[in-house]
Amino acid sequence: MPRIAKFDREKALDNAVSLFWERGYGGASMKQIEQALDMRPGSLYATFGSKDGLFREALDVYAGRMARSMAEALDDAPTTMDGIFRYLRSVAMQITAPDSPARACLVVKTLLEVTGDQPELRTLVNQRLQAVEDHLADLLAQAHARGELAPDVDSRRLARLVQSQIMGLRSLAQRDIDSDSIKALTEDIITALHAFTRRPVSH
Amino acid sequence: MPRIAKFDREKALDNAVSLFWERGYGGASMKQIEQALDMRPGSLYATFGSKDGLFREALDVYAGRMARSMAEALDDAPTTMDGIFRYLRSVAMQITAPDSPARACLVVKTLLEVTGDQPELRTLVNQRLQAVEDHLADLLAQAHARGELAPDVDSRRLARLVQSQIMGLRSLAQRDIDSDSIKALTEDIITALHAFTRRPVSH
DNA sequence: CCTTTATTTGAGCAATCACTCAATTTCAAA
DNA sequence: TTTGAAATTGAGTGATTGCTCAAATAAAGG
Repeated sequence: MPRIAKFDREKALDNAVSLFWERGYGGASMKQIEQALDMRPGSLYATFGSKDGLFREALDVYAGRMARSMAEALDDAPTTMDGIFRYLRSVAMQITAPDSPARACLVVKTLLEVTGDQPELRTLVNQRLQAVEDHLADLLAQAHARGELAPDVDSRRLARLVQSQIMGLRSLAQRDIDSDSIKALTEDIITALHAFTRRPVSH
Repeated sequence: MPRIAKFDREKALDNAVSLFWERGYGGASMKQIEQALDMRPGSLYATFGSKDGLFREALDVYAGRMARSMAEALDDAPTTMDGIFRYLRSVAMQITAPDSPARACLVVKTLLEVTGDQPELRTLVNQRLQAVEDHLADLLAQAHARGELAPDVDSRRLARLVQSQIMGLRSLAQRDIDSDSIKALTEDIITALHAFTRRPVSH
């Protein structure tokens, strides 16, 4: 009996991700959202509740993409550390693609944008970043157990270092800078991280 | 004959830096600016021209502080690389201070906030970051000439790596995270950067 | 004490903000 | 074809945005 929803929820969310990623939460107005999703305010609010609700769902989609991309890099890698380095290179590939809405990470953009008067959004972003840290810490603990890391390495500390590397890489990439420099930077980051991998024994 | 301006321009700008640093450019409304600077709109616009003009001056003040802080760290350091590491530790000290408006860098926050429809602001921020890169490249070229770096190091590439380290450190520090972890991260970054310093000769 | 002139004030501007809701449209079951 | 209910529309809500400007104020010279 009822009328069936005709619009494509997934596609709408993809467009929301692109817009928020490019312009940030506060920088994207409802007018622009209506245009990007090709939806009128009534439908928007019936579907997503509020701008905040839409942003949360968009953040979910974005985080899912990141997680999938990382899982892929780790899947076909000989060692865990190789997988992490492979992921860093895939990040460099993704952000230098010509149609990327932004080079910086949407989660980090949000982290730097939100203040004390949006406590729920702040908490949400912190949870997402904590989850990434936790996942990296697990991976690095595995790597440590397999002897891929120097014996005295703290996997949780190293996880935060790796996260800071990704943040730094993608934030610097937001500068007006050419792709070659970004790729060189990625290699330098990997070189730097080798300070924590097991070095070939000297004798 | 004329009435003398009574308000303190420097103090007003300091307050503007604090507000913009905490809330970002778009996140700080003129109402909040009026309150923070204790000035009425007429005086504000007579003095700074526009919100944009005020922000530019605030960014100048902020960049000046950063440059001074870096110069201090380099002044009383035995070598250039030691000076850079000393600066990283001083950054960690500053951002873990309890009254810092934000831990992330105002320039980076602005870099991630501004989009294509604020081209002048975007250009300004890029110029500031380019100037920092240039300064770092000079310092690292000095360090290279003094034999502090591995022979095959490209000082400009390394400058961008160092800049990305600062961005990453301060962005990660914006997370809900304790000061000890930030200090540990700083030490890990310094350890990682040692991959590019001249290593003690093996034999 | 006046006059002069720069400074400061704050009510209020048009535009935009996120959002609402009564009216309309659309589709599937009857 | 009729009917019922969900989906969609878009004009319009009050609040807030960055900003203006005529009027009030204050300080130094005459």
